[in-house]
Amino acid sequence: MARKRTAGRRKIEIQLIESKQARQVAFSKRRFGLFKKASEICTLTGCNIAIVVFSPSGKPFSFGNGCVNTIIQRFLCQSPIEVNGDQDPHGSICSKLHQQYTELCKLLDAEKIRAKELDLQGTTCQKPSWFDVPVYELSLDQLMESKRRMEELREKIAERVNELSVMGSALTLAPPNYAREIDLNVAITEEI
Amino acid sequence: MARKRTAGRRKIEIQLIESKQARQVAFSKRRFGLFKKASEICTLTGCNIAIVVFSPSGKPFSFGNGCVNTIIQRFLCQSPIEVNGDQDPHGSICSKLHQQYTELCKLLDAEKIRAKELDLQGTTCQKPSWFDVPVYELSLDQLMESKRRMEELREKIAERVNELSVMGSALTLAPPNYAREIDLNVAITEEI
DNA sequence: AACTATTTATAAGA
DNA sequence: TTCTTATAAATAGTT
Repeated sequence: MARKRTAGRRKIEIQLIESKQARQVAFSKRRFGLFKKASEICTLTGCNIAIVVFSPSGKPFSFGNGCVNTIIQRFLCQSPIEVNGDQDPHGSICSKLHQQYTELCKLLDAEKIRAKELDLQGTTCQKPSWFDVPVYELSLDQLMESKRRMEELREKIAERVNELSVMGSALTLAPPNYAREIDLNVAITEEI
Repeated sequence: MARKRTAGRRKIEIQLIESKQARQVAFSKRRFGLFKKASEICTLTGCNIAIVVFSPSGKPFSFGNGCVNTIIQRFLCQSPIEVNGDQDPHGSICSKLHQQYTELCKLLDAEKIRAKELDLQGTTCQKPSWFDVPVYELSLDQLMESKRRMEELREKIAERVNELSVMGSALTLAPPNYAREIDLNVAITEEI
Protein backbone atom coordinates (compact mmCIF):
# COMPACT_ATOMS: atom_id res chain seq x y z
CA MET A 1 0.00 0.00 0.00
CA ALA A 2 1.41 3.31 -1.13
CA ARG A 3 2.30 5.79 1.51
CA LYS A 4 -0.21 8.62 1.85
CA ARG A 5 0.91 11.65 -0.07
CA THR A 6 -0.61 14.15 2.33
CA ALA A 7 -2.00 14.01 5.80
CA GLY A 8 -5.24 15.36 4.42
CA ARG A 9 -7.45 17.90 6.07
CA ARG A 10 -7.27 17.92 9.83
CA LYS A 11 -9.60 19.28 12.43
CA ILE A 12 -8.61 22.60 13.92
CA GLU A 13 -9.77 24.64 16.86
CA ILE A 14 -11.63 27.79 15.92
CA GLN A 15 -9.25 30.25 17.53
CA LEU A 16 -6.71 32.75 16.32
CA ILE A 17 -4.05 31.06 14.22
CA GLU A 18 -0.71 31.84 15.79
CA SER A 19 1.48 31.89 12.71
CA LYS A 20 1.00 35.05 10.75
CA GLN A 21 1.79 33.28 7.53
CA ALA A 22 -0.65 30.49 8.24
CA ARG A 23 -3.26 33.14 9.00
CA GLN A 24 -2.75 34.67 5.60
CA VAL A 25 -3.12 31.34 3.88
CA ALA A 26 -6.23 30.48 5.83
CA PHE A 27 -7.68 33.90 5.13
CA SER A 28 -7.13 33.61 1.39
CA LYS A 29 -8.66 30.18 1.17
CA ARG A 30 -11.60 30.91 3.39
CA ARG A 31 -12.39 34.29 1.90
CA PHE A 32 -12.61 32.57 -1.45
CA GLY A 33 -14.87 29.96 0.05
CA LEU A 34 -17.04 32.58 1.74
CA PHE A 35 -17.54 34.59 -1.44
CA LYS A 36 -18.25 31.45 -3.39
CA LYS A 37 -20.90 30.42 -0.89
CA ALA A 38 -22.41 33.89 -0.99
CA SER A 39 -22.54 33.75 -4.76
CA GLU A 40 -24.24 30.38 -4.65
CA ILE A 41 -26.86 31.53 -2.17
CA CYS A 42 -27.65 34.51 -4.35
CA THR A 43 -28.09 32.40 -7.43
CA LEU A 44 -29.97 29.60 -5.71
CA THR A 45 -32.43 31.71 -3.77
CA GLY A 46 -32.48 35.07 -5.53
CA CYS A 47 -31.52 36.89 -2.39
CA ASN A 48 -29.31 39.93 -2.07
CA ILE A 49 -25.96 39.82 -0.33
CA ALA A 50 -23.30 42.36 0.41
CA ILE A 51 -20.04 41.50 2.13
CA VAL A 52 -17.18 43.68 3.20
CA VAL A 53 -14.00 42.13 4.54
CA PHE A 54 -10.89 43.71 5.93
CA SER A 55 -8.04 41.22 5.90
CA PRO A 56 -5.90 40.71 8.99
CA SER A 57 -3.48 43.23 7.53
CA GLY A 58 -6.24 45.68 6.74
CA LYS A 59 -6.70 45.16 3.05
CA PRO A 60 -10.32 45.57 1.98
CA PHE A 61 -12.27 43.09 -0.08
CA SER A 62 -15.89 43.15 -1.03
CA PHE A 63 -18.59 41.08 -2.58
CA GLY A 64 -21.96 42.19 -3.80
CA ASN A 65 -24.81 41.24 -6.03
CA GLY A 66 -28.34 42.17 -6.65
CA CYS A 67 -30.80 44.60 -8.06
CA VAL A 68 -29.51 48.13 -7.84
CA ASN A 69 -32.92 49.74 -7.80
CA THR A 70 -33.96 47.57 -4.93
CA ILE A 71 -30.82 48.37 -3.02
CA ILE A 72 -31.37 52.08 -3.57
CA GLN A 73 -34.94 51.78 -2.43
CA ARG A 74 -33.83 49.96 0.65
CA PHE A 75 -30.93 52.25 1.28
CA LEU A 76 -32.91 55.45 1.07
CA CYS A 77 -36.17 54.63 2.76
CA GLN A 78 -35.61 51.51 4.74
CA SER A 79 -37.24 50.67 7.97
CA PRO A 80 -34.90 49.85 10.83
CA ILE A 81 -32.92 46.73 10.11
CA GLU A 82 -33.81 43.61 11.94
CA VAL A 83 -30.98 42.08 13.88
CA ASN A 84 -30.92 38.78 15.71
CA GLY A 85 -34.61 38.37 15.14
CA ASP A 86 -35.33 41.55 17.01
CA GLN A 87 -36.15 44.99 15.75
CA ASP A 88 -33.07 47.14 15.87
CA PRO A 89 -33.90 49.53 18.71
CA HIS A 90 -31.69 52.25 17.31
CA GLY A 91 -32.62 52.23 13.66
CA SER A 92 -30.41 52.12 10.64
CA ILE A 93 -28.16 54.86 9.45
CA CYS A 94 -30.65 55.48 6.69
CA SER A 95 -33.58 56.02 8.95
CA LYS A 96 -31.38 58.28 11.04
CA LEU A 97 -30.63 60.39 8.02
CA HIS A 98 -34.26 60.39 7.08
CA GLN A 99 -35.19 61.41 10.59
CA GLN A 100 -32.78 64.33 10.55
CA TYR A 101 -34.16 65.39 7.23
CA THR A 102 -37.72 65.20 8.49
CA GLU A 103 -36.91 67.26 11.56
CA LEU A 104 -35.22 69.82 9.40
CA CYS A 105 -38.31 70.06 7.23
CA LYS A 106 -40.46 70.62 10.30
CA LEU A 107 -38.19 73.38 11.50
CA LEU A 108 -38.37 74.91 8.07
CA ASP A 109 -42.15 74.81 7.97
CA ALA A 110 -42.29 76.47 11.38
CA GLU A 111 -39.98 79.18 10.17
CA LYS A 112 -42.04 79.73 7.07
CA ILE A 113 -45.11 80.31 9.17
CA ARG A 114 -43.24 82.71 11.41
CA ALA A 115 -41.90 84.60 8.40
CA LYS A 116 -45.40 84.84 6.96
CA GLU A 117 -46.75 86.28 10.19
CA LEU A 118 -43.97 88.82 10.34
CA ASP A 119 -44.85 89.89 6.82
CA LEU A 120 -48.56 90.34 7.52
CA GLN A 121 -48.29 94.09 7.93
CA GLY A 122 -46.05 94.72 4.93
CA THR A 123 -46.16 93.39 1.42
CA THR A 124 -47.44 89.88 1.01
CA CYS A 125 -43.89 88.88 0.26
CA GLN A 126 -45.21 86.09 -1.91
CA LYS A 127 -42.02 85.43 -3.78
CA PRO A 128 -41.80 81.71 -4.34
CA SER A 129 -38.55 82.21 -6.20
CA TRP A 130 -37.11 83.44 -2.97
CA PHE A 131 -36.95 79.83 -1.90
CA ASP A 132 -34.97 78.82 -4.94
CA VAL A 133 -31.78 80.71 -4.48
CA PRO A 134 -29.08 79.01 -6.58
CA VAL A 135 -26.30 77.40 -4.67
CA TYR A 136 -23.70 79.73 -6.10
CA GLU A 137 -25.49 82.68 -4.54
CA LEU A 138 -24.98 81.31 -1.07
CA SER A 139 -24.14 83.88 1.54
CA LEU A 140 -21.38 83.34 4.02
CA ASP A 141 -23.78 82.48 6.81
CA GLN A 142 -25.53 79.99 4.60
CA LEU A 143 -22.26 78.35 3.77
CA MET A 144 -21.41 78.37 7.46
CA GLU A 145 -24.59 76.60 8.26
CA SER A 146 -24.09 74.11 5.50
CA LYS A 147 -20.68 73.34 6.85
CA ARG A 148 -22.10 72.97 10.33
CA ARG A 149 -24.74 70.59 9.05
CA MET A 150 -22.17 68.51 7.26
CA GLU A 151 -20.14 68.28 10.43
CA GLU A 152 -23.15 67.33 12.47
CA LEU A 153 -24.11 64.67 9.98
CA ARG A 154 -20.61 63.31 10.02
CA GLU A 155 -20.63 63.13 13.78
CA LYS A 156 -24.02 61.51 13.81
CA ILE A 157 -22.70 58.93 11.42
CA ALA A 158 -19.72 58.36 13.67
CA GLU A 159 -22.06 57.87 16.59
CA ARG A 160 -24.12 55.36 14.70
CA VAL A 161 -21.01 53.49 13.71
CA ASN A 162 -19.97 53.39 17.31
CA GLU A 163 -23.34 52.16 18.52
CA LEU A 164 -24.08 49.58 15.92
CA SER A 165 -20.82 48.88 14.19
CA VAL A 166 -22.42 50.26 11.10
CA MET A 167 -20.51 50.15 7.90
CA GLY A 168 -21.14 51.77 4.60
CA SER A 169 -18.82 50.62 1.94
CA ALA A 170 -18.42 50.23 -1.76
CA LEU A 171 -19.47 46.86 -3.04
CA THR A 172 -18.89 45.27 -6.35
CA LEU A 173 -21.87 44.98 -8.59
CA ALA A 174 -22.28 41.72 -10.38
CA PRO A 175 -23.83 41.89 -13.84
CA PRO A 176 -27.18 40.13 -14.09
CA ASN A 177 -25.94 36.62 -14.64
CA TYR A 178 -22.45 37.11 -13.42
CA ALA A 179 -22.76 34.97 -10.34
CA ARG A 180 -24.18 32.07 -12.29
CA GLU A 181 -21.46 29.59 -11.57
CA ILE A 182 -18.32 30.18 -9.62
CA ASP A 183 -17.86 33.69 -10.90
CA LEU A 184 -16.91 35.45 -7.74
CA ASN A 185 -15.81 38.97 -7.17
CA VAL A 186 -12.44 37.69 -6.24
CA ALA A 187 -9.12 39.30 -6.83
CA ILE A 188 -7.01 37.15 -9.07
CA THR A 189 -3.70 38.42 -7.88
CA GLU A 190 -3.83 39.66 -4.39
CA GLU A 191 -1.45 40.38 -1.61
CA ILE A 192 -3.13 40.20 1.73
CA MET B 1 -27.84 -4.71 4.37
CA ALA B 2 -30.20 -2.17 5.82
CA ARG B 3 -31.96 0.12 3.43
CA LYS B 4 -30.50 3.62 3.35
CA ARG B 5 -32.47 5.92 5.56
CA THR B 6 -31.97 8.96 3.37
CA ALA B 7 -30.77 9.58 -0.13
CA GLY B 8 -28.05 11.75 1.32
CA ARG B 9 -26.82 14.97 -0.12
CA ARG B 10 -27.06 15.23 -3.86
CA LYS B 11 -25.35 17.45 -6.30
CA ILE B 12 -27.39 20.36 -7.53
CA GLU B 13 -27.01 22.90 -10.26
CA ILE B 14 -26.24 26.39 -9.05
CA GLN B 15 -29.30 28.07 -10.49
CA LEU B 16 -32.50 29.52 -9.11
CA ILE B 17 -34.44 26.93 -7.17
CA GLU B 18 -37.89 26.73 -8.70
CA SER B 19 -39.95 25.85 -5.66
CA LYS B 20 -40.46 28.85 -3.46
CA GLN B 21 -40.61 26.70 -0.40
CA ALA B 22 -37.43 24.88 -1.28
CA ARG B 23 -35.81 28.25 -1.82
CA GLN B 24 -36.72 29.31 1.67
CA VAL B 25 -35.31 26.16 3.16
CA ALA B 26 -32.10 26.44 1.18
CA PHE B 27 -31.80 30.08 2.13
CA SER B 28 -32.16 29.37 5.83
CA LYS B 29 -29.64 26.58 5.80
CA ARG B 30 -27.11 28.36 3.69
CA ARG B 31 -27.41 31.70 5.45
CA PHE B 32 -26.64 29.91 8.66
CA GLY B 33 -23.68 28.27 6.98
CA LEU B 34 -22.48 31.55 5.53
CA PHE B 35 -22.61 33.38 8.85
CA LYS B 36 -20.88 30.51 10.58
CA LYS B 37 -18.09 30.55 8.03
CA ALA B 38 -17.76 34.30 8.41
CA SER B 39 -17.55 33.93 12.16
CA GLU B 40 -14.86 31.29 11.82
CA ILE B 41 -12.75 33.38 9.47
CA CYS B 42 -12.94 36.28 11.86
CA THR B 43 -11.81 34.19 14.80
CA LEU B 44 -9.16 32.28 12.90
CA THR B 45 -7.52 35.21 11.15
CA GLY B 46 -8.53 38.25 13.17
CA CYS B 47 -10.05 39.89 10.15
CA ASN B 48 -13.10 42.08 9.99
CA ILE B 49 -16.26 41.07 8.22
CA ALA B 50 -19.62 42.68 7.66
CA ILE B 51 -22.44 40.97 5.83
CA VAL B 52 -25.88 42.20 4.88
CA VAL B 53 -28.42 39.84 3.41
CA PHE B 54 -31.89 40.46 2.08
CA SER B 55 -33.78 37.20 1.91
CA PRO B 56 -35.70 36.25 -1.23
CA SER B 57 -38.76 37.77 0.41
CA GLY B 58 -36.90 40.89 1.39
CA LYS B 59 -36.26 40.29 5.02
CA PRO B 60 -32.96 41.75 6.18
CA PHE B 61 -30.29 39.84 8.06
CA SER B 62 -26.89 40.98 9.07
CA PHE B 63 -23.64 39.76 10.48
CA GLY B 64 -20.78 41.78 11.81
CA ASN B 65 -17.76 41.59 13.98
CA GLY B 66 -14.65 43.49 14.71
CA CYS B 67 -13.03 46.42 16.34
CA VAL B 68 -15.39 49.36 16.42
CA ASN B 69 -12.67 51.97 16.54
CA THR B 70 -11.04 50.50 13.50
CA ILE B 71 -14.30 50.45 11.64
CA ILE B 72 -14.95 54.07 12.54
CA GLN B 73 -11.51 55.02 11.43
CA ARG B 74 -12.03 53.24 8.17
CA PHE B 75 -15.52 54.53 7.71
CA LEU B 76 -14.68 58.19 8.27
CA CYS B 77 -11.37 58.61 6.54
CA GLN B 78 -10.95 55.62 4.32
CA SER B 79 -9.10 55.52 1.10
CA PRO B 80 -11.06 54.21 -1.86
CA ILE B 81 -11.98 50.61 -1.42
CA GLU B 82 -10.14 48.04 -3.40
CA VAL B 83 -12.33 45.83 -5.49
CA ASN B 84 -11.32 42.84 -7.53
CA GLY B 85 -7.70 43.62 -6.85
CA ASP B 86 -8.05 47.02 -8.46
CA GLN B 87 -8.35 50.43 -6.96
CA ASP B 88 -11.95 51.52 -7.00
CA PRO B 89 -11.90 54.29 -9.60
CA HIS B 90 -14.88 56.02 -8.08
CA GLY B 91 -14.00 56.02 -4.41
CA SER B 92 -16.06 55.01 -1.47
CA ILE B 93 -19.13 56.74 -0.23
CA CYS B 94 -17.02 57.98 2.65
CA SER B 95 -14.44 59.63 0.49
CA LYS B 96 -17.26 61.16 -1.48
CA LEU B 97 -18.70 62.66 1.64
CA HIS B 98 -15.30 63.83 2.66
CA GLN B 99 -14.78 65.37 -0.75
CA GLN B 100 -18.04 67.28 -0.57
CA TYR B 101 -17.10 68.47 2.86
CA THR B 102 -13.72 69.62 1.64
CA GLU B 103 -15.22 71.52 -1.26
CA LEU B 104 -17.67 73.17 1.05
CA CYS B 105 -14.82 74.26 3.29
CA LYS B 106 -13.04 75.78 0.32
CA LEU B 107 -16.14 77.70 -0.69
CA LEU B 108 -16.43 78.90 2.87
CA ASP B 109 -12.86 80.08 2.99
CA ALA B 110 -13.36 81.98 -0.25
CA GLU B 111 -16.45 83.60 1.16
CA LYS B 112 -14.62 84.56 4.31
CA ILE B 113 -11.99 86.34 2.29
CA ARG B 114 -14.64 88.14 0.28
CA ALA B 115 -16.45 89.18 3.43
CA LYS B 116 -13.25 90.47 4.91
CA GLU B 117 -12.53 92.57 1.84
CA LEU B 118 -16.01 94.02 1.92
CA ASP B 119 -15.48 94.98 5.53
CA LEU B 120 -12.17 96.72 4.92
CA GLN B 121 -13.69 100.20 4.90
CA GLY B 122 -15.89 99.70 7.99
CA THR B 123 -15.22 98.16 11.37
CA THR B 124 -12.76 95.33 11.42
CA CYS B 125 -15.71 93.06 11.98
CA GLN B 126 -13.46 90.79 13.96
CA LYS B 127 -16.14 88.88 15.74
CA PRO B 128 -15.03 85.24 15.93
CA SER B 129 -18.23 84.42 17.77
CA TRP B 130 -20.06 85.42 14.65
CA PHE B 131 -19.05 82.03 13.24
CA ASP B 132 -20.60 80.16 16.14
CA VAL B 133 -24.24 80.95 15.77
CA PRO B 134 -26.22 78.31 17.70
CA VAL B 135 -28.37 76.03 15.64
CA TYR B 136 -31.57 77.23 17.26
CA GLU B 137 -30.87 80.75 16.00
CA LEU B 138 -30.96 79.65 12.43
CA SER B 139 -32.65 82.00 10.06
CA LEU B 140 -35.12 80.80 7.49
CA ASP B 141 -32.64 81.06 4.67
CA GLN B 142 -30.13 79.11 6.66
CA LEU B 143 -32.64 76.38 7.28
CA MET B 144 -33.53 76.47 3.63
CA GLU B 145 -29.94 75.96 2.67
CA SER B 146 -29.53 73.18 5.18
CA LYS B 147 -32.49 71.44 3.70
CA ARG B 148 -31.09 71.90 0.23
CA ARG B 149 -27.77 70.46 1.32
CA MET B 150 -29.44 67.47 2.88
CA GLU B 151 -31.32 66.84 -0.32
CA GLU B 152 -28.19 67.16 -2.41
CA LEU B 153 -26.33 64.80 -0.15
CA ARG B 154 -29.15 62.34 -0.35
CA GLU B 155 -29.12 62.47 -4.11
CA LYS B 156 -25.37 62.12 -4.22
CA ILE B 157 -25.71 59.06 -2.04
CA ALA B 158 -28.34 57.67 -4.35
CA GLU B 159 -26.00 58.24 -7.28
CA ARG B 160 -23.19 56.48 -5.53
CA VAL B 161 -25.46 53.58 -4.75
CA ASN B 162 -26.42 53.39 -8.34
CA GLU B 163 -22.84 53.47 -9.55
CA LEU B 164 -21.26 51.12 -7.11
CA SER B 165 -24.10 49.23 -5.54
CA VAL B 166 -22.99 50.76 -2.31
CA MET B 167 -24.74 49.79 0.81
CA GLY B 168 -24.59 51.21 4.27
CA SER B 169 -26.43 49.18 6.78
CA ALA B 170 -26.67 48.38 10.44
CA LEU B 171 -24.63 45.41 11.43
CA THR B 172 -24.60 43.45 14.59
CA LEU B 173 -21.65 43.96 16.83
CA ALA B 174 -20.11 40.84 18.28
CA PRO B 175 -18.70 41.22 21.78
CA PRO B 176 -14.95 40.60 21.96
CA ASN B 177 -15.03 36.83 22.23
CA TYR B 178 -18.54 36.30 21.05
CA ALA B 179 -17.66 34.58 17.81
CA ARG B 180 -15.39 32.13 19.56
CA GLU B 181 -17.18 29.01 18.54
CA ILE B 182 -20.40 28.74 16.65
CA ASP B 183 -21.89 31.81 18.20
CA LEU B 184 -23.37 33.46 15.19
CA ASN B 185 -25.47 36.53 14.91
CA VAL B 186 -28.30 34.37 13.83
CA ALA B 187 -31.92 34.80 14.51
CA ILE B 188 -33.25 31.87 16.48
CA THR B 189 -36.80 32.17 15.37
CA GLU B 190 -37.12 33.65 11.98
CA GLU B 191 -39.62 33.84 9.23
CA ILE B 192 -38.00 34.41 5.93
C1' DA C 1 -36.54 20.19 13.03
C1' DA C 2 -33.62 15.88 12.63
C1' DC C 3 -31.15 12.56 9.88
C1' DT C 4 -27.44 10.90 6.83
C1' DA C 5 -25.37 9.87 2.42
C1' DT C 6 -22.99 12.52 -0.30
C1' DT C 7 -20.87 16.68 -1.97
C1' DT C 8 -17.98 20.42 -0.93
C1' DA C 9 -14.44 22.88 1.62
C1' DT C 10 -10.08 22.95 3.29
C1' DA C 11 -5.54 21.86 6.45
C1' DA C 12 -1.35 20.15 5.55
C1' DG C 13 1.91 18.85 2.67
C1' DA C 14 4.38 18.98 -1.82
C1' DT D 1 2.33 30.77 -4.70
C1' DT D 2 -0.40 26.86 -6.61
C1' DC D 3 -1.65 21.91 -6.62
C1' DT D 4 -2.83 17.61 -4.24
C1' DT D 5 -5.33 14.68 -1.21
C1' DA D 6 -7.15 12.91 2.99
C1' DT D 7 -10.34 14.34 5.90
C1' DA D 8 -13.62 17.66 8.14
C1' DA D 9 -17.67 20.15 7.40
C1' DA D 10 -21.84 21.49 4.91
C1' DT D 11 -25.99 20.28 3.09
C1' DA D 12 -30.01 18.07 -0.35
C1' DG D 13 -33.37 15.23 0.04
C1' DT D 14 -35.99 12.64 3.15
C1' DT D 15 -38.64 11.71 7.42
